[in-house]
Amino acid sequence: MELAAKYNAAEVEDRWYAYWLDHKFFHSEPNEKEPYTIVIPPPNVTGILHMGHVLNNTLNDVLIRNARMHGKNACWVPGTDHASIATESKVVAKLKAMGISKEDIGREEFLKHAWEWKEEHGGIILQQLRKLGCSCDWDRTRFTMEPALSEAVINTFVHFYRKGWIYKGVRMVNWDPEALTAVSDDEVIHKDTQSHFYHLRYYISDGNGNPTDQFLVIATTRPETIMADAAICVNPNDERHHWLRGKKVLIPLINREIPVIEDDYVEMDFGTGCLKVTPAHDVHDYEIGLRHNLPVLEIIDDHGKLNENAQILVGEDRFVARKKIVKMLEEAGNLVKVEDYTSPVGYSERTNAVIEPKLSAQWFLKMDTLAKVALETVESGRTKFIPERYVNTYRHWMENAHDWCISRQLWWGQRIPAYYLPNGQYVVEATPEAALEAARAICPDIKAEDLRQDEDVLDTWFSSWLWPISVFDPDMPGHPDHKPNKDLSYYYPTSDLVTGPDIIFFWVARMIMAGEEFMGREPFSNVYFTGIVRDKIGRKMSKTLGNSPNPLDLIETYGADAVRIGMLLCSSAGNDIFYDEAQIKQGAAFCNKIWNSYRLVKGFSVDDSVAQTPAAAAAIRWFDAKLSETVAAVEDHYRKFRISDALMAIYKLFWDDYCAWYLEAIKPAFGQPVDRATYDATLGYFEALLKLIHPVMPFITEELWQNMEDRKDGETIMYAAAPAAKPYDPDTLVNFELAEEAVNGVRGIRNQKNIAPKETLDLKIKGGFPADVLSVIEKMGNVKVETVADFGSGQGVGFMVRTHEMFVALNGLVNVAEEIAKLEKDLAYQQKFLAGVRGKLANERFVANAPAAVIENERKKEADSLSKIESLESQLKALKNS
RNA sequence: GAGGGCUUAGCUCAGUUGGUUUAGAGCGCUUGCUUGACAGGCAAGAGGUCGGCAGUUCAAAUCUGCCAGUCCUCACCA
Repeated sequence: MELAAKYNAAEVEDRWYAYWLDHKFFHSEPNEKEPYTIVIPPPNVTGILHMGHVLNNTLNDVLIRNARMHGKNACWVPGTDHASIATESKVVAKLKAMGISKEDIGREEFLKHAWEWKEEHGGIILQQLRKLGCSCDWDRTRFTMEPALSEAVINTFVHFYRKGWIYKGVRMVNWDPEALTAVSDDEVIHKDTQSHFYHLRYYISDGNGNPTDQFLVIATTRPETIMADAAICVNPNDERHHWLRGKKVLIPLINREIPVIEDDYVEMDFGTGCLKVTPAHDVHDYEIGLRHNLPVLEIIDDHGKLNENAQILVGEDRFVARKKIVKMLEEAGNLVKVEDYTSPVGYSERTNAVIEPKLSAQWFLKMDTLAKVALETVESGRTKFIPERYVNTYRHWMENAHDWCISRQLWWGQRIPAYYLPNGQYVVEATPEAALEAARAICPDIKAEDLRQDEDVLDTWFSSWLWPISVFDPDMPGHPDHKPNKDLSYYYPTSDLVTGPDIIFFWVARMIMAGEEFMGREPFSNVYFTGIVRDKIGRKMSKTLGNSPNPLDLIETYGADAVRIGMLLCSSAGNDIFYDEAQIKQGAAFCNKIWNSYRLVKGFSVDDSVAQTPAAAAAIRWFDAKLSETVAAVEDHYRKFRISDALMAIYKLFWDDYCAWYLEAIKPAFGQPVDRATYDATLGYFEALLKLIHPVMPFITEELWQNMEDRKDGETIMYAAAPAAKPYDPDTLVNFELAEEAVNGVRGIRNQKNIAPKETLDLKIKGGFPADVLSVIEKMGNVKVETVADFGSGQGVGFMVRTHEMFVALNGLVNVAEEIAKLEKDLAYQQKFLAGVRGKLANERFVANAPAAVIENERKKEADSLSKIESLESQLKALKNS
């Protein structure tokens, strides 16, 4: 087959992906081999591929393909997450555009729309992953809301409820009075907002609900909430306010009596040091209320209007009420002063409405035991974090874990299996049938229609924390007494998890908890945290900035291999990635390099009667060792998850060592054939290199590997054994490096003196240089080498390769004054260096304390330096005499 | 405000428990090459007092303290 001068990725990639799929190469079933398992961090079902996914999934694929080639039974389980908030808001937006609100159509109808949306847009991202070359076991694709996994979630809820770890509690949520829903903390944007600080006078009560002459002053930004006050709070250490102990005060305008309490929460030097405590409408006040057993009185309704409890201004919007009440307070003589004040106020990300803290009943899962166990998993090293520093973050969170609020006021998700009886009692059961039975134990004549299921659904993470278990055996999480099925016993615990540090608590920590709870052991051995993909100048990729490229466009332009390598080139673990298209271009250039080196090798004509040249023999000896050295290094990098280092080692082995040195050294003269032994070795190395590169660049390597020989249908590089490191003689490497340095020296001189590479030069080398690489120097440097005892008196330029002296004869081309100046500069440097080394050696304390090896090294430096100085001096002498 | 991370060449980063580091790589940059695989290429070269100050040590990019800059997580102050 004729090979084009340029590699055409687009033409190649779809073909091989289809081939891999046809032969089910990605599919894994339990067998006698060692498993290597990864579960995908499930992307949102309606999401589309962005650069973060590209990075994450490329890393996953590299690990999976590498494991596969190392003889493991590799299984990468793909799937998607139902992402309740994100998906529901998309569906709500779609319906809104059609003039429909979800309340109008009701839960059942809404869910129909949501499933339609999921069928239409769901899984696009999984298709996109195929373009990237991901070798996921598509037969195992899962969705967190598919029936079996939903059942697992419900069973899990029942499991923890029976254990007494799930309870119903009241919590302050972020209420959006426009959208009429609670929103998560992440969806609240705090903005500094201009407002006022109102100083209000509260009179001390005489004990009968009548004001005395005494008063205190509080400062508030929300005067419209005074009717919900439950106490006035001061700091116990604040002597200014000790006289208030045991007193009661009267709320202005409505004259309700409330106590004065003391709590450390109050800052003495902020405001007046007196805080009005409004448990129903402020998070901190709610907590103070809990500590002091204060009553909770709500005066603001779901729409942000004052209700009956307020007694005054009933029905007014909270902001209108604020204006009006200020006036009323002023008229009543309770307003002391008004200050301008800027404070952070929470706004809803979606409606931009000011968030109203609101109490509501939520379901919680106790974290104490789960967190303790999960912390131990990581501290003991059964699960390792890469980079390790994330253990600190993890520990800090686990030691301060709050109970997990698992209910969400949404419809898209697993509905909480709590069923309320008409009398307000409730039962928790996996199915409505079981619930009815349980309810009858309480109320014998109750009917199914009397039971009302909880309206809320479960937090999405309450399903994704089961992912490493439920994808293999959905029955397992709800029934921890059951024996794991064949898949789960084989694939669990999974090997590595690749994810972003932003979900270390949401997801990673909770998977560890669930793993320990249901399987009694960690869900994965290693967690590799990637960084965040940013643009060239460090901004996060975002739709609004428009700085995020579409990965599919990049794949189309440069090829998936180029995109993969481009992302890996700049990604060390845990560091943010500064994405630059130039790196992908570099990846494309690498593809082209591989392609063209193959064209060269394939273009050789082979002649069995031709003898191998000494240079080719030397190059083969060297490359054999070099390959082993690099394979060992690459394996070490992989073991330590230094993926970009592994890639760079391979990149340099291919480009610098194989192409720039090896191929040039064995390349026959123009028009000449190559001998059989050299040709076979060269193709063998090429194949080894393809295998080494394959995990990173699956497509081009398959294309060339298939082209190398007439492969049978069903053969693939995917399952070829990775090259193994063999023992080698380090001297082989050192000797070739000496030759390289000698050639570099000659090339440097050519450059300086403007001598064409074609012009053959004479190179004199003083004795002791390894003889087996001289032929390489001759070929690569285009020189005639002569080993001599003395350079004699000819004109030329000398240089040193480590401790070996070399001399290029150059008649008539040497500028004596220039050479002398250069040599003198070198000499001065060497003398200074020598003085440094000798200073160290003359230091008694150094000689007394340093290890012998270090001292030995300093002596070697001294000797090397001395020999260089000697050489420089003799060259100078020769030049000056010429 | 609390905690954590980072700071090494123009850019992005290595530097593996202080001594073969006389600090490296890739990209970029400069110079020279229509060298018959590749100009998406070849060759050579310049470029860093390892953020600052102080300390520990015979020895510090590496350990300690303080300072500066930067980023992240959490909390956001009535």
